[in-house]
Amino acid sequence: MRDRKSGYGGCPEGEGCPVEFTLDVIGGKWKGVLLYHLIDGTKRFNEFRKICPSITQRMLTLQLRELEEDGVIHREVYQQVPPKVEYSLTEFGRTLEPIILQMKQWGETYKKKARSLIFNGPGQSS
Amino acid sequence: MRDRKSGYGGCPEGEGCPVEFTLDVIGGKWKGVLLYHLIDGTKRFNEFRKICPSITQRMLTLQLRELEEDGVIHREVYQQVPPKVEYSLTEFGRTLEPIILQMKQWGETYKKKARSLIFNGPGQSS
DNA sequence: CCGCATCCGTTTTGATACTG
DNA sequence: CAGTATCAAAACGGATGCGG
Repeated sequence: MRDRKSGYGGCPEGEGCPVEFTLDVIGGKWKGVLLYHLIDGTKRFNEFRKICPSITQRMLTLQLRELEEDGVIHREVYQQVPPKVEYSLTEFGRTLEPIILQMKQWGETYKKKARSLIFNGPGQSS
Repeated sequence: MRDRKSGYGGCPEGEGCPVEFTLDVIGGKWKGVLLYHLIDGTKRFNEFRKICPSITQRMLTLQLRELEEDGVIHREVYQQVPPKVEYSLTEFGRTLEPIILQMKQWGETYKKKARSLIFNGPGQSS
């Protein structure tokens, strides 16, 4: 996933699945979620932990690093006695907003439906 | 990822990040790509392998199984002497098309830009 | 206290070979 | 053709410890 820059695996070179490229940026285990929460404003490290308690510090650090590496988020370090690091979307990162928001909308719409589908079945009436 | 049905990790229950839900469906390592290629028609197992050579049979099987389990694709098995299995989007799966297509469009738009950013740097005038 | 790196056990992914 | 089995590698989760 990190070696994206050294050739895409999925499709013949020169082509390269656009979807693969996009998923490499937002498809990481938590990246989409982190980006989603960055849409409505700057966040600190521990804020993410509060919002998404099941992310480990380790993964949070790694995912944020990768997002930073990809140029979609900015990492502002305040050299203070109580350390403070703020993460925000870059210009480039904002171009992902439509996708993230659409994913949010789809999730909202189909989470309930999916549950009823999964648990009750689509055409499972008697 | 598979135990999605038994509680979301990211957010407090009752809430549940919609984005997380969506990414659970399309965010798997190859799921988005597979779905993307299913948009323009039914595909057979080996067709996927040709389109995305770097997917191993193992992962292809696993990812397709999960997509099937999530109800977004349909697996049609033809009981023939040369086995034949066709994968296609379900009704539910088609609801993901807008997202996939938007990811495709974003990828197309920014793949080149990202490359120039990554390889040449933002302010590196030729 | 906040952010992050390291060690270790568990889970996921990859590579290869084999089967109906 | 469409998978399955097996083993090795990498990613991930949890706990701990360090620097500021």
